[in-house]
Amino acid sequence: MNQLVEIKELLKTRKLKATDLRVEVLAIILGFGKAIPYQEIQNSLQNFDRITLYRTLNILIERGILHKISMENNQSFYAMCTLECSTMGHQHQHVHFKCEQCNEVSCVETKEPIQLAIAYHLITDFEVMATGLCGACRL
Amino acid sequence: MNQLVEIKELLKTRKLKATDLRVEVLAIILGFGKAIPYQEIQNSLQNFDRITLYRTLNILIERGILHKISMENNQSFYAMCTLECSTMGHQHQHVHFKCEQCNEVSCVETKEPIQLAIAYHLITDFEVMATGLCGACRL
DNA sequence: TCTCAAACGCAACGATGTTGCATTTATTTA
DNA sequence: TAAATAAATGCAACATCGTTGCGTTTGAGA
Ligand SMILES: [Mn+2]
Ligand SMILES: [Mn+2]
Ligand SMILES: [Zn+2]
Ligand SMILES: [Zn+2]
Repeated sequence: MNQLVEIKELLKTRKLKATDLRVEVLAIILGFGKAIPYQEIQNSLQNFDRITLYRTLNILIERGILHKISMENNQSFYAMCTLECSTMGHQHQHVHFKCEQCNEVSCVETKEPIQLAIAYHLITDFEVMATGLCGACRL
Repeated sequence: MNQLVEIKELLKTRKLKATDLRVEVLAIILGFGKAIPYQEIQNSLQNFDRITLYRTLNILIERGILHKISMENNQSFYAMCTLECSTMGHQHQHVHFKCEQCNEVSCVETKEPIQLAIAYHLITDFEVMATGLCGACRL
């Protein structure tokens, strides 16, 4: 089963029409592998409507297909969700890592689950953005 | 020693002129207590130039007086730095917490230092954004 | 008070977010 | 396969914020 069919099936399970832009965007993101900058998505599309792309990304996030990563400089990255995410919500355990050398952003697992406690506060969720050197750049 | 004098002294230690806007902005942020949304800064100023405010916030960050917090929706918050921060750089150990009830964002200390390790990666820095209920809203 | 680097204020441009609405289309159903 | 329709698109329109250049103003030390 090729990627195109897989993408269309994924959209169907989330009750979304398989429109051209949605399929294209998902193919681009899947092909990119790591987290993709918003700009990179735009650059990879030939003809597209900015507003439609905006709504496309939003609904893909809403349905648990993508998640968005906001960087410190307010740049946005997008990445595929894992199987645990669905229309009901997102369930991410991983952290986001930005390599200072190659500037790639990726979703990575930690060696140990992160323990986080704050006095008097009830923590329901948290996300971690780490920076440093990725495996390739560290060599 | 009143706040105004303190602000001017702080600016002096960082080799910055004590201009009206800088003093006003710092007074606003100090008065707000918790992390302040960018909009709130604008709303608290009567007459101001947008570009000057932009450069003001940037240089206050650059000199280790403020730090910026980028929220998931790309909204920016600003908060005072701690004493460890200087012109040489920022040294933050704390995490950022957003209360889902009152929507306040604040800098808080964790009960235990956070341990973070990722296979094959070298982590030089990381930041944590937690959500949940703050002490006041939890009661 | 004088001096001048620093900071300001404005123009100008660009990127992205967001909503409304008329038109088009993907998918279901007859 | 054609019809029906909810969903999605495309465009206008508006807003916020980021960013740079440049001539003018000003804070702070001499
Ligand atoms: Mn991720
Ligand atoms: Mn902080
Ligand atoms: Zn790298
Ligand atoms: Zn609260």
